[in-house]
Amino acid sequence: MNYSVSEENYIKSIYHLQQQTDTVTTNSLANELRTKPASVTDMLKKLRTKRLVDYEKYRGFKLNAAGSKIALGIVRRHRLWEFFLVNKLGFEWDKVHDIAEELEHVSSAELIKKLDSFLNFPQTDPHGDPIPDTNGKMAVIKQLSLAEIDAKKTVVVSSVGNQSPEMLEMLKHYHIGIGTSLKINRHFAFDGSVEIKVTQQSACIISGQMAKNIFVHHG
Amino acid sequence: MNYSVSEENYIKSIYHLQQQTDTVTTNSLANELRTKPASVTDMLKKLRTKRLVDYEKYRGFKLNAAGSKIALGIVRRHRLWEFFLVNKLGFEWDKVHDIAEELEHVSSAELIKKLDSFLNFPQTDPHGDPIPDTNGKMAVIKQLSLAEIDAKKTVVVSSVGNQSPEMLEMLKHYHIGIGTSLKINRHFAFDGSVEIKVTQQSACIISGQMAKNIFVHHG
DNA sequence: AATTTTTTTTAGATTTGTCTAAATTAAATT
DNA sequence: AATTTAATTTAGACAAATCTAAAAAAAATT
Ligand SMILES: [Mn+2]
Ligand SMILES: [Mn+2]
Ligand SMILES: [Mn+2]
Ligand SMILES: [Mn+2]
Repeated sequence: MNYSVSEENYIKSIYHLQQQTDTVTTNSLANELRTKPASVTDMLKKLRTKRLVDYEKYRGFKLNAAGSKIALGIVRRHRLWEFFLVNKLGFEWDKVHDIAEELEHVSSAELIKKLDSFLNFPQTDPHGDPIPDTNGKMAVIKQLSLAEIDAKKTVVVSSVGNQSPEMLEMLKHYHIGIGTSLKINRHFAFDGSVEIKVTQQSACIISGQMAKNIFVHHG
Repeated sequence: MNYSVSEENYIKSIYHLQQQTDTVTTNSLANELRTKPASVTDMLKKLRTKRLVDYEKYRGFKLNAAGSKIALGIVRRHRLWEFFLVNKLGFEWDKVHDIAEELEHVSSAELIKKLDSFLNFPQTDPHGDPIPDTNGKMAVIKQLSLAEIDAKKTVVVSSVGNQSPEMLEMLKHYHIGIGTSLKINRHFAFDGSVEIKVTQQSACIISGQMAKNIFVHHG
């Protein structure tokens, strides 16, 4: 079956919201998609008719197995295009989301197959998020944020939680990207700020909010 | 201003039909877009309101300067994507049209600029058609078909007129592509068939219809 | 010039996706 | 437990893009 751009955007947003809370609410989805709750209710009835979501009125909703499979296909296309935009076209990683938001809806399976091969089968996108394979299988990467790791440890940035342009702009300002190696000097109890030392840069302090959104693995 | 996918498809089709006949008819556009004449009339009123076409009812229509500029932008995107699909992703040249038909509507100017640069500023697409530049300027290539060229001459294929999958499939069968060098043995008066000899292949005969759609320059 | 055929437009309906305002249900507070 | 507040759904409207069938205009034929 083939889905409209609008349906695909809803499906993908439900998928992302489910990562945080198992069942999704009408308001949160409306907020995510910058639309109105009434529109969400309308679309959910349609997605239910197409057997992609479990939904009972007033009870919230979630993707079923079929819906999740569709969602992972869209996520796969989105992340492959993001990789292409950064690693082939030379975009900065904070400029690619909106373009990938359009490209992900181009519906040729052959295109994605050949793109994947052209890109040499990348495992993660420019934000460190894993790329699902053709069958919708995706590596689950254990995520530890800078806020949770003990002082004095040296770690490597593997992904970022908040991917708003504002956050990505800030990371760029600090010269922090995926693969950046840094040492945690200390945590401040007052507001959760963290002092870090990036290799070949002087130590600096990032806010608790930033620390919670920078995920790392041991380097 | 920003145009819908549907508006863009209409604009581009009007542009292409204008290459053959200066003013375009409702039926021909409906046929080109595989839609109904009534739908064409509706859309034309909209395009007129947006000041992209000259149109008076029952009088046919054509793009004005503003409309032509939009059209050339779409043609540019289409042909750049076709080049990408063939030369980077490894698609066959008869498989790329429908995919480019979708990709051409992705609306980031920065994307097309970087794609152009990534592809090394190609001048023609995989079918030999010229790619308009950023300002909508396009090289006019003098087109002579195999049907019009004298026997015994050796020529190089530069583009193809009819780009239906059927035609492209046939060219592939004859091992003829853009850049193929061939010698014209003789023209048959009865039905316009042409005997040709492609380098390193035995001589063969192509129909008059094919001959008229294979454009060449002197090699 | 009158008639027939073809082309084009209009009228009215349909589908998709959206909205506002009102009604309903659920959750939180007193 | 009653009341207030918040979340969700329904009702009804609207814009975009399409369609069918009927009407109107233009072109071709007799
Ligand atoms: Mn999208
Ligand atoms: Mn990403
Ligand atoms: Mn198109
Ligand atoms: Mn082409």
